[in-house]
Amino acid sequence: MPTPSARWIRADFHTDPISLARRLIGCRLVRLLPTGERLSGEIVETEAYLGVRDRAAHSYGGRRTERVESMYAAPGHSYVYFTYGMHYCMNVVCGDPGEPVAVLLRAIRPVEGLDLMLAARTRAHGRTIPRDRDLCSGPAKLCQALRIDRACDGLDLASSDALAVEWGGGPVHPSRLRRTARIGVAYAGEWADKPLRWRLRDSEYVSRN
DNA sequence: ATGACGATTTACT
DNA sequence: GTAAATCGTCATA
Repeated sequence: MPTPSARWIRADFHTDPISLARRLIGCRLVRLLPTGERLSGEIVETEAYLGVRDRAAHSYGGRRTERVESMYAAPGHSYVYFTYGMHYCMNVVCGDPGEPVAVLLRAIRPVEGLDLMLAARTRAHGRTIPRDRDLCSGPAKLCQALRIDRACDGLDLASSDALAVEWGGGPVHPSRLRRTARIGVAYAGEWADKPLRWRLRDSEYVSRN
């Protein structure tokens, strides 16, 4: 396995979403701000979205609108969407080129730039965030903390100046992972219960349970 | 043009 | 535990 600081290249993203969801746990999500500041965290929770057959996926049934266009980009691109009128969430596109499958990043353990993350989260909703574990423990929280919005949609994680994935300490041993159903997809019928969410078993930095 | 709905978070009973 | 916040997106007309 490459050294911890090594950046993922295109080929590393060229895999199915289930494999990628597992492989990303323990790796590092890196955000470089326009000011040059570096923010990062260890990925501790992910969800796989299986594309046209997955009723919970935005690309279900082959839907291809302006919003989800990035899901059809080559593996390694970002798919950042806006939801609930106020939140952004970030995915890592994978699969074969043009196949609209992706992995949602649901939580990270803050590693670099905690002060800036706290400032960004506090600014986003008035009240201050008392604990480090509340900084990035959710898909929209981590986007807030890392200042990820629609301007970060469609970036190539293998070459972007703004977003990258590094190897960090992961991938972790399967015994350190817990697999559960995905969160917030009750509308997806039988797909709502499929175990497509992974989290670091003993991490305090996951979104819930 | 319009109405319904979120891959969420937070506060409050 | 329940509910509000808040608006881009999408399907329907």
